[in-house]
Amino acid sequence: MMFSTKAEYGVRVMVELARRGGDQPVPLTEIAEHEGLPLAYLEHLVARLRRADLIESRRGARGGYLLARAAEDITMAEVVEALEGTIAPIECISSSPGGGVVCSRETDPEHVCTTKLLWTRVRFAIVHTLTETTLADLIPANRKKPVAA
Amino acid sequence: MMFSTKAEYGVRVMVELARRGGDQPVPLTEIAEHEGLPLAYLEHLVARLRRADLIESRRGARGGYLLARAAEDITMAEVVEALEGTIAPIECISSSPGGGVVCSRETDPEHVCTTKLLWTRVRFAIVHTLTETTLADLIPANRKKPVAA
DNA sequence: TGATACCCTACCGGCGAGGTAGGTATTTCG
DNA sequence: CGAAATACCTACCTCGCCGGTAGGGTATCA
Repeated sequence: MMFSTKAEYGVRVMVELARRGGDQPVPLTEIAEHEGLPLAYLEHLVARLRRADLIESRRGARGGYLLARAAEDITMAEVVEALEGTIAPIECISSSPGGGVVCSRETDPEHVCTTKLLWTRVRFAIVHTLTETTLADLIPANRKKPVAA
Repeated sequence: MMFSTKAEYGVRVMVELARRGGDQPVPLTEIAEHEGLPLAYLEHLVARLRRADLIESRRGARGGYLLARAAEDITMAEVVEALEGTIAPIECISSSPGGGVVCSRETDPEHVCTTKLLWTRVRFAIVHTLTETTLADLIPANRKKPVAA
């Protein structure tokens, strides 16, 4: 197993918000009930999504959450990263500030980490697919906004 | 984080066995020392690798482990799966006996799981790269068996 | 026969995932 | 103006499993 339920639940919330995509905020209670997930736990997840500027919130009665952007402009890489933290297949592999890939085991410059190539490839594959998939790709066609003709 | 150190350490062991690729068994103590990893823990991991028929063992003095096949014929998908178990990005997604992808949340046939598409893509990306990469791809060129000329 | 190594089972501590609880702040509605 | 509805925050709890240890077999070689 790889991603926790944070990613699973959080993605569900995002999809649900996209499905109802309007200017009316959707209260979290509705989503929790619809998906059969514990409300109190979802609150933690939406907090992460909000801090990442993926959703907006309206407090008070008739309040709730809305997408911060159009579903087409939200990549699943953003969503998953907001929920799970940095995407890395194993602990020692992460992206450096410079954009490259660093391996924490590679302290000795002379001793190149032989397994780095593998985990780099895996990481790229995951990030690539997550980036190529937008939130709009996940909402059922029958609910999709008809795009001209 | 996604894979545990089981995959990390296990892959290192496999690479080390491939590097020394010969008919002389390599004792685990040497690998543990070379990689700076706890021997007792590695024993658990190699047990998994052996049960998956990826390595062979010679007991007794001058014993150790050898690759069961040529490094070119061992895919990293086999290795990782032996170490970590079934590869699934999240709990509800796994491969069915028929080869397809099943989602455990999809009990109601009328209610299609909207997030299934995403996790299916991610899973495919991971399995694909792991399958395309062989153990031979990870051994440094300078240690590689010179292939004619 | 002793040293070397694989092999098996059992155990354990820490940590994070998954979830609960309770309170506070803010907005709408009657 | 209340009261209901909702977001928001902090603290806490429980349980499984990861990473690792311990200790004893059993096979093989010198």
